[in-house]
Amino acid sequence: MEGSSVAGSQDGQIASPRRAPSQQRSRERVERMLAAASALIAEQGSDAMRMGEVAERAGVSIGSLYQFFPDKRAIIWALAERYTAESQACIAAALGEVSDAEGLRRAFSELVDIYYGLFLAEPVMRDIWSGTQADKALRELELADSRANAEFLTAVLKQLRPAADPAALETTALLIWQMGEATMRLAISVGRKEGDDLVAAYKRMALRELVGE
Amino acid sequence: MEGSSVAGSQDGQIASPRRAPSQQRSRERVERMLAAASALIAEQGSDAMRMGEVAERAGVSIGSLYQFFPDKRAIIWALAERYTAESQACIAAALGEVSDAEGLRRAFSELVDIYYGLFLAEPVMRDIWSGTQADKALRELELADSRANAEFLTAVLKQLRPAADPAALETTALLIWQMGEATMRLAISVGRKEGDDLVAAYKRMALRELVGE
DNA sequence: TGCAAATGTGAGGATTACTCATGTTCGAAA
DNA sequence: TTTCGAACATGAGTAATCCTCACATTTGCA
Repeated sequence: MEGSSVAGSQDGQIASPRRAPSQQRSRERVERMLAAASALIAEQGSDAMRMGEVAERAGVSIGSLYQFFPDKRAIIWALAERYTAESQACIAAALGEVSDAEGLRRAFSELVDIYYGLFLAEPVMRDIWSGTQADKALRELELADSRANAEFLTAVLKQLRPAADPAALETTALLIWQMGEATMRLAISVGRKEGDDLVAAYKRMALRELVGE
Repeated sequence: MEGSSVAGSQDGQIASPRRAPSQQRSRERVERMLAAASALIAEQGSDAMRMGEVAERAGVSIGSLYQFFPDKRAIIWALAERYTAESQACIAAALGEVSDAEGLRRAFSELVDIYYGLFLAEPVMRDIWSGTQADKALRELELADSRANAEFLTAVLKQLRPAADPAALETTALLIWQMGEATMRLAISVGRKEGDDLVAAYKRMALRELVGE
């Protein structure tokens, strides 16, 4: 953890750290910069976070900010790294000692709850992983589309299972749809070969849920 | 489809259309603007797409561009709308006449393939729904994290199912993990109540896959 | 033909990420 | 203690880019 939080990105690539704080003084200042950025993200989202405002709130000059973080993404990523480390530890703890199916069931169930709790409790984490970063308005429209698309599925499910709770069917349909989109996004970023496998696996899982075993 | 593609967003809200093209001349120009934007997004991604370049390539002035699209997001969204309409139609066609479980199985399976094909074939669609828009470098780091997190799950699965194909287990673990993150992102945007239901439904589905029925 | 509305223009305003020339402080070697 | 290079700090200025607006032109129509 020694000044390793200055990794940044540039032009689609990860840039080397501009400078690692080696003196006590600068370490404290970098801490203040991160705290300021964190607060601003929590208040307004990372998109609306202005570098000048971060510097001002941290009580440093804009130049100092760029001395340690090569660009805006770097400071956001440095924050993300902290949460990542935190959640990695939590995953390792939950799944580390599983040895049978029942243990997995318990551990996984607990893990999801904890993770969900983290998402709900940490506005910064929420923002970084899913917030304004990707355009709030567009996200809402995407959600509306997903709902519209899922409705076709809902209709079919309601027809096939008239006895089931309609609200539950809607939830299932939306979830399956959203998972499908997530799978395809993932499939694209991992490349064709592995992507095809992922889509096939998704199809299996979704069908199991939709039409039973 | 009559000049309905000028909806845009501003400051987190959907803005009313600036102006709908009513004359033949302007309809053609708007068409050219959209084509130029589409080409640029396909070449460089929507992030790198510059409004000035769109105008230049469409052979219109920057002012004309802003006459019909209130801001940059509006033109991106107008393009997204086209693909949305296209895929909606395709969903309706696939799921419209399903009446039994076997029909659903076939229709859903086919639908996933078509949708996946659309994603693969349309660079613009790919970009808009998952491309540079959300920061390529960050996405790759997220993917690396997801893989790292999924590894814990993979390890457990390999232990519980020593006979299974390791590569398939890795795929399953990555998929389940990614779906979990997608579910939580979704859960956050739909609000607490429905979000809880979605997470619970995800847990059920994931566990079914992980530890069987 | 005349005129109001629709359309078209592009220089320039406004914002904001980021740079750089210059000054200051620190740590340690002499 | 002095000295000196490296680390640290500064903030006015640069560059890039979204978007506006005052004004010119074209179109449809009474």
